[in-house]
This record gives sequence, C-alpha cells and structure tokens, in this order.
Amino acid sequence: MNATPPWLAPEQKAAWDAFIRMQEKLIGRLSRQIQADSRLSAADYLVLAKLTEAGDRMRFTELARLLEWEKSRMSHQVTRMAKRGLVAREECPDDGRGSLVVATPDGRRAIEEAAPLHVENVRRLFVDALTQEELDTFADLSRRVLAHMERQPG
Amino acid sequence: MNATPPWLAPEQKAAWDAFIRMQEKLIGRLSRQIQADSRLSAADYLVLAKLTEAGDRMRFTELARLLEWEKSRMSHQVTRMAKRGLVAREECPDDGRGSLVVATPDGRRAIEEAAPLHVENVRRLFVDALTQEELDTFADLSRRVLAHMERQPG
DNA sequence: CCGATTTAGTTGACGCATCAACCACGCGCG
DNA sequence: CGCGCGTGGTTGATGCGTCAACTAAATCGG
Repeated sequence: MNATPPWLAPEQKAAWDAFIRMQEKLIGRLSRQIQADSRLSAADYLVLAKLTEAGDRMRFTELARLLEWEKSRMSHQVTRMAKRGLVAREECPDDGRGSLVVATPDGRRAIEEAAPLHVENVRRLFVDALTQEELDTFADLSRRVLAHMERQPG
Repeated sequence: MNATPPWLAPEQKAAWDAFIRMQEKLIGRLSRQIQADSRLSAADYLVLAKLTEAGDRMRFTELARLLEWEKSRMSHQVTRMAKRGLVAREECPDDGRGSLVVATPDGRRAIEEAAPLHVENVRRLFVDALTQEELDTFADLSRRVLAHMERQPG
C-alpha cells in the first residue's frame, strides 16, 4: 500500500505551476531584453561577466566550471563569441592541451555597456516585486531546493 | 539625487543568484530527464499534455495561447512533431486560414508513458524539498512576481 | 462589391544546448 | 622508452527559440 500516486496533489501542482509560469516569463523577458538592449546574447553576457570579473583572462575549463557549463557548450559558445570579436582563444603556456579565453577590448566594452541595463531590468522585473524580507524568504527556499537537488541522483 | 544605482544591493543580489542557480539546475535536470525517460522532448511534453487534456484536438492558435507561446515557435514545434508522428495538422472547417492540431494515437501513447515519470521527477526534485507550507509560500511569492511583471512594460 | 487592414499561420536564418564521437597532450608505470 | 589512460578541448548532428519577412484568408468601411 501507500505507493506514491503518479500525479501531484492539487496544492502541490498549484505551487509547481506558479513557479514554472513565473520563471518562464521572467527568464524569457530578461534574455530578450539583453538582446534588444545590447549586442550580447544572454549567454554572451554570462561569459563576459565571469571573465571580466576575473581579470579578462581565464582557463577554459575554469570558466566552464564557474558557470556550471559542460565543456562542449562552452566550446561552442567561445567559438561563436570569438567569431564576433568578443573574446579570443590563446594557447596555454603551462599545458599544451589547454586554452585560455581572453576578453577583447570590444568584449569588455560590450559588457560594460550591457551590465547596467540588465541590472536595471532585473530590478524592475524581479527585485521590485517583493520586499527585502520576501526576497530573503524566496532566496532561502531556492537554496533549500538547490541543496535538496544536490543530494538527489541524476 | 537618489538615482537608482546601476547594481543591486548585496542582499538583493544574493536573492537573485540563489533563484537563478536553483532554477537553472532544476529546469535543466527535468528536461534532460524527460528526454532520457521517454521519446519526448520537454517541448513535446508540454504540447501533448495540453492537447490531450483538451480532447486530442485543438485550434493551433488556441494551443499557442494556452502555452503562452509565439505562433512561430508553435509552428516550428508542430512541424517537428508531425514529422515524428506525434501530432498531425488538419484543415479547419470554420476558417480557411486556420489549422487544427491533433494528437495521433502514437502521441497519446507517448505522453501517457512519459507523464508519470515526469511527475515523479518533479516530486523528487522539487516538491519533496519543501513542506506544503513552504510550497505555498513559494507559490505565493512566484505569483506576486508574475503579477508584478504583468504590470510592467516589455 | 472592392480595396484596405487585420488575423492565421509558415518559413528561413541564425544562435543556443545536448549528445556522442573524436583528437591531442600529459602522465604514470613497467 | 613506450604504452595506456585520464584530462582538456573540439566537432557535427540535431532539436529548440527568436526575429523578421512572407502568404493567404477573413473582415471591415465605403
């Protein structure tokens, strides 16, 4: 007896639906805004943000690790960005296999222009929706879910 | 004076980061699980779920409206799904421009197989992470953010 | 009834994400 | 030394999502 049923209880489903709808709209709007406001995609933004935060030059794998991206994803992304002049690849002196990713001046300029606009959108769409206390609660629950997931397989 | 600064306060940034990290991992895992557990993509799943919920046959635009998808996205998706035999397009008798999307028997079978597995993953990764009270709080805050966004332009 | 506009849907190009297969270098061990 | 393996990274195929441009049918105003 007492097998878990193959559906969610209504209150559980309600919570899940609310989260999914919010999350989709929020992420969707923000990434379209980045595109529209700057010459960067959301992915470009993330890469350049990490990269410039760390002195404009980083080991490929380290960058992938910080973003929690697969190496293949990172590689494709760097290829596209290099083609558009936002970053460059450099050989790694310490390790013949390795490569370094470097932000170009143009890449640096692009993120410096994009960042305030993006932050403003995050504020407008998300931060301003809740009080600080509510934000804290929300963050706390998010971290709980994250921690829970990290204990789960697959 | 009192211009909003071009960055977030640390407590605000902390909340934002926690949410983003959780959301990325959760959505990523779930959609990879759907792919692995069934012959459906996450997008296929959503389409077939709505479609079968509504009697296996729906007006194209209505389907797009329910999922809050752009028509172009819907159209590409239906094309891919039709190619794989999960749905079919039919002409709309009432409106010469219109088209109907119909779940095929194979599509119906696919979602019936996939649904319990997906629900179980949602439960395992998300629902089980929190108490019902916490889920309610989380849902409430999500709905508040959603409502706030809907009052915002762009 | 005719022309203008709106609505329904499609298409092509492009960037993004994942998977699987692959290449190349470094390193440890016999 | 040389061989085998792990690691660092690339590549190609395929599906997804967006934008902009387009076709065709419906509808509205005169």
